[in-house]
Amino acid sequence: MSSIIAEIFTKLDFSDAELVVLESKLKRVTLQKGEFLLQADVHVDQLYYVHTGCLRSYFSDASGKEHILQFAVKGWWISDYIALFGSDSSKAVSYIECIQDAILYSISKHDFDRLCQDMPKIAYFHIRKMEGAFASFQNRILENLTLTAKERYLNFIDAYPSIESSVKNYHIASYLGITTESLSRIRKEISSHSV
Amino acid sequence: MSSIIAEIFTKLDFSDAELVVLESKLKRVTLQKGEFLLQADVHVDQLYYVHTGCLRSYFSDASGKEHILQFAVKGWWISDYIALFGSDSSKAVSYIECIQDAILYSISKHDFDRLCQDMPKIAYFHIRKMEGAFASFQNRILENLTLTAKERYLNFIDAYPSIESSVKNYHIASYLGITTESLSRIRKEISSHSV
DNA sequence: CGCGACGTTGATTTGCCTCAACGATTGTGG
DNA sequence: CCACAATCGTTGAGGCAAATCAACGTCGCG
Repeated sequence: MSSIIAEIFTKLDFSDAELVVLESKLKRVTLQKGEFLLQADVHVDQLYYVHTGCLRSYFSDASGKEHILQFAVKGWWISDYIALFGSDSSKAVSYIECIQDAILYSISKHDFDRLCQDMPKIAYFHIRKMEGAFASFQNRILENLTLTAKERYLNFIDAYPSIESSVKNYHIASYLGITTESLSRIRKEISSHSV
Repeated sequence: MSSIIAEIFTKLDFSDAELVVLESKLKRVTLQKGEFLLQADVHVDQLYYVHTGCLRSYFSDASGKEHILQFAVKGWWISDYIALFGSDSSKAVSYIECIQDAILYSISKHDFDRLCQDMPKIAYFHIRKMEGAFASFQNRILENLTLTAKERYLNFIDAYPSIESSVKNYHIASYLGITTESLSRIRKEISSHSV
């Protein structure tokens, strides 16, 4: 199993003793398409690393409409970060659904915090990851504020071609904050231009 | 000056030797209303802690319209995180303007990284801060996806009363991603309801 | 084959924008 | 201390992007 440690903590070297500790904290989780990793209102205390497959996290608003926060494919971490990192509560506000059969590795927030304290390497690794994600989030907010739906779609298929090809259009629409009908019209417009 | 260390790194205790190191890395910066801390395309390598005053970071789009990413008041950190934490470049994509006379303390990203490596307390502190900010950003994305302009405005004045009272309405509009005219109409509607 | 899931298309509505004009408030120089 | 300009907020008219509502193709699969 230590090969998965090498995959998750890319470029970090560990002693045998450290590997034992790390492996003891990680749990393998398999999910099939359609299964849920998390539902709104449940207690959240785990982080999940995606080894294979694809998941989506989404929020269901007052009128029942779904809004996708994040897709996760190989190499990504996913959880309900508002519950896990926020100060208000640890109840999930979102759902996480498997949209392609997946193998995940989970670790509890509590264990992860301990690893960060006991192994500086892990702390720096986490800081790097968080900083990168931070920049990405700023970017997404910026795009939501400045770009039209069409531009956001073009950016999306450019930035995440691997996701675009593996999820349904209505999921992409939901991620972009538009309806499937609007996305359909945008796609039509784009294809007619490029002929 | 060590009182400012206590303010910035809330609840952390340091030895005298550590205080000397920390103080040597922090630079005091004073800004007057209207002055810029950062402009697009300049090289970014500093983080800024806000001791007093108020600043805004904004992005200027192709048509010259401004979009506010963040306000910062006492206790907040501000910088161009896309440039500082992103992988693409270290050139600023945004502007940071002082909108109320301010006293800041700056530290370079490079020095801060060293502090994180040399002093686990700082690393841990940074992780906590990042995680909290992470949750906030998810929340903002969620609000942008799910709420109407009116709801976002109500949330804003609820979540940031201290900011609401110290910035101009057109700044709030820009933060919410709407025009000043729209905000004006929303305010009108709200006040007529509450009479 | 027939059903359900998915995507597309059309008609209409709506929330917010744009452009334009006009009060209210604040600051500054005579 | 007033006059004036600049800044800021409000209001109105018209327009547009995307939502809503509804119907219809198309594809895969039991």
